[in-house]
Amino acid sequence: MTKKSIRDVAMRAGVSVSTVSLVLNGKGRISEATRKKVRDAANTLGFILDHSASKLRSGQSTLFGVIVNDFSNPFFAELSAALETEAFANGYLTVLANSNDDLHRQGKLIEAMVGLGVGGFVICPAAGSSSETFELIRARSLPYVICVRDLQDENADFIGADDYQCGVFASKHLVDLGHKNIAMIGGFQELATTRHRIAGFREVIDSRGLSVQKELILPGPPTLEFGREMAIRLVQSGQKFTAVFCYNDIVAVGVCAGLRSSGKKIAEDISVIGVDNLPESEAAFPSLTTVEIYPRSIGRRSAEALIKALKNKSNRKEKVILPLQLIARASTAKVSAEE
Amino acid sequence: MTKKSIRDVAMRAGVSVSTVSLVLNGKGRISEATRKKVRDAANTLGFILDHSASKLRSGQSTLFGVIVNDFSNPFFAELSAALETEAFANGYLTVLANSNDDLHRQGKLIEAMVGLGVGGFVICPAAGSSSETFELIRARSLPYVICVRDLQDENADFIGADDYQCGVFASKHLVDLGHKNIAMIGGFQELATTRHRIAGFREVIDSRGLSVQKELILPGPPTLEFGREMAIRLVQSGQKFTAVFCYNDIVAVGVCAGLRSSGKKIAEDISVIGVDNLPESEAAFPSLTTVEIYPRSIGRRSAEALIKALKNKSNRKEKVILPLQLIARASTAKVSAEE
DNA sequence: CTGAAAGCGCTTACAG
DNA sequence: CTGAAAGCGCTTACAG
Repeated sequence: MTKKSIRDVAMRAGVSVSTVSLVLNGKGRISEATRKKVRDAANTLGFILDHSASKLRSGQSTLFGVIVNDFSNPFFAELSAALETEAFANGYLTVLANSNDDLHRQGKLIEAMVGLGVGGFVICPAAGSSSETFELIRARSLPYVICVRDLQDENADFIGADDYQCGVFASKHLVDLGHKNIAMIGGFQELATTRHRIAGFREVIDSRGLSVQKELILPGPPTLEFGREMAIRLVQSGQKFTAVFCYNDIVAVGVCAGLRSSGKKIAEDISVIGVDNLPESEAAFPSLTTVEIYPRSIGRRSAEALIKALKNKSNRKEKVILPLQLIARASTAKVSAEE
Repeated sequence: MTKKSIRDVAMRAGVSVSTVSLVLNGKGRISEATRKKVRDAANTLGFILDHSASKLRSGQSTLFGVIVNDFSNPFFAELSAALETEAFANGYLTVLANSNDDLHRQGKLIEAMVGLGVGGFVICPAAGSSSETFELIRARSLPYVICVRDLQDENADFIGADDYQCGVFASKHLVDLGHKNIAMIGGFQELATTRHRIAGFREVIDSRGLSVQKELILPGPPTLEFGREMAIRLVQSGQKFTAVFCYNDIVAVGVCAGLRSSGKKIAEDISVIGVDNLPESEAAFPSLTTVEIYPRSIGRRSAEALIKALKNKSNRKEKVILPLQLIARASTAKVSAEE
């Protein structure tokens, strides 16, 4: 059971190595009898094709390079898991790494993955990335798919959620409940994701003849802690607000904790809405209103796009904006009459 | 900026390819002047070493194969992220895949990763795995580290949490609060993790002169839904219980939801304890008592163990059982007087 | 329908 | 201290 080469298979099957290679790759016109001999020999020997050698000679790779911001974040964890599943189902393995939203680290990762010989990339660009960030990938003529955060890079496919719509859904829901003073908490301002959500939010507010209050827009890290701190600060500031649109469910959990510790009741006093629809969000108390953005779809579609690019070599780039869904639950309610 | 080979570097630096290779790998005794010439040439050309070629010739790989049950599970997401970070900090890239607790899939993944040329493995074995499951890895003389779920495999390092202690901590906490009728919900029975926790639980119960009630031990999938269902069923059954020791925080969230929907108050009526200490658990309402098992430490230590095995070629296998910590919060309370 | 031969980009004894 | 040459395990024109 030590390592076997294509030569060992050839000897056992009584054919040449070329024939073995051809059979293994389903190429050439080999008689069914020979094919069977080769496959049997390969099986009994426990032969496993050496990808390094194959890649070296053919240039073909069955490896995906995937870089996300941080896959311990549930959203990216789901996305990456779905991506990996789809990739493996199609014969690709996935090298997965975190950029930690660090441009330099992202650059090192790309370089290392290129050296490794990945066939292409799926990348959720680190904050601050631009099209030039991916020069090396283009120089090597490798296909790449950008996901989640749109960079308007014409050289890549893009798969992401409709963040503008996300802002629209969340704010419409709140405005329909009578809220006029709505805070937004979390999300890095340099990300298209954040900007698009804010744009959707503005659109709704404006269209209802209300006005967006700058002091209530609080961008920042998408963390529980940031949500908690901002919620506490907002209450202390005495500014009037009756609802909070959070960057994601984790931020929302923090906001709820902060509000509670400040003596506010969720829904009754302040409505809270998140984004992501984490499994826990439905079972939380009170259950969290949120926007489902289907990270698994984004992951799966990204894998599909890369597979397509790897096979077709067509340079038609596609841009997929996936729909999302508002999930209304108990953390949002009609604005209280007292105001 | 197209692909450059070691030959291009050699020509530009005016030396032979052997010298370039030696410099790049920090081997041989090359004069500082030559080293500089080579490094400069490599930099200006944007040279990236071809890992496939290097691996083919030397047999050395800078790739980790990592297989976990499901890295969209927050525990494994944290573990894998820490593993990847530690690996990359040491010059290794990580191929990460989910076994979905499916033995067959795990086997295919191992085969694919061996073919890819990983230098070694970190595996959290799919339910049902045994030492034989990893024959192929041993046949290729690749080092592997087993994490989280102990298989008593002497050919591998093991890094995991002290699950027995976990059972002890949780049950001691509950017993100290006066609970006598304690349910356990979630966790596959075939996993060492589950069995060890139950063993710790039994130990404490027995040592206090109480007795473990079989009907209250409900193993099963570690999911929110399972927690919810079992909680509801338990209340409906009319069996007496005042506390629930959940397999993890996700199950605990489900249990809390189930209890609430059955008219029970958390802590006041029924105490609930989880395991994992997810970020959300502290901010949940009520905040969740749990056992912190430091998944990041497990991930980091697993990477370290594999790096060591890759470098030293020593066959001294180590077994690391990491300590954990009880985090007492609001979801557990003294048993109510009424009983 | 099948085989012999070249070569992908490296590393590594071996000379010198 | 540095170079020429062999070879890792494949794939791919090219013959036949």
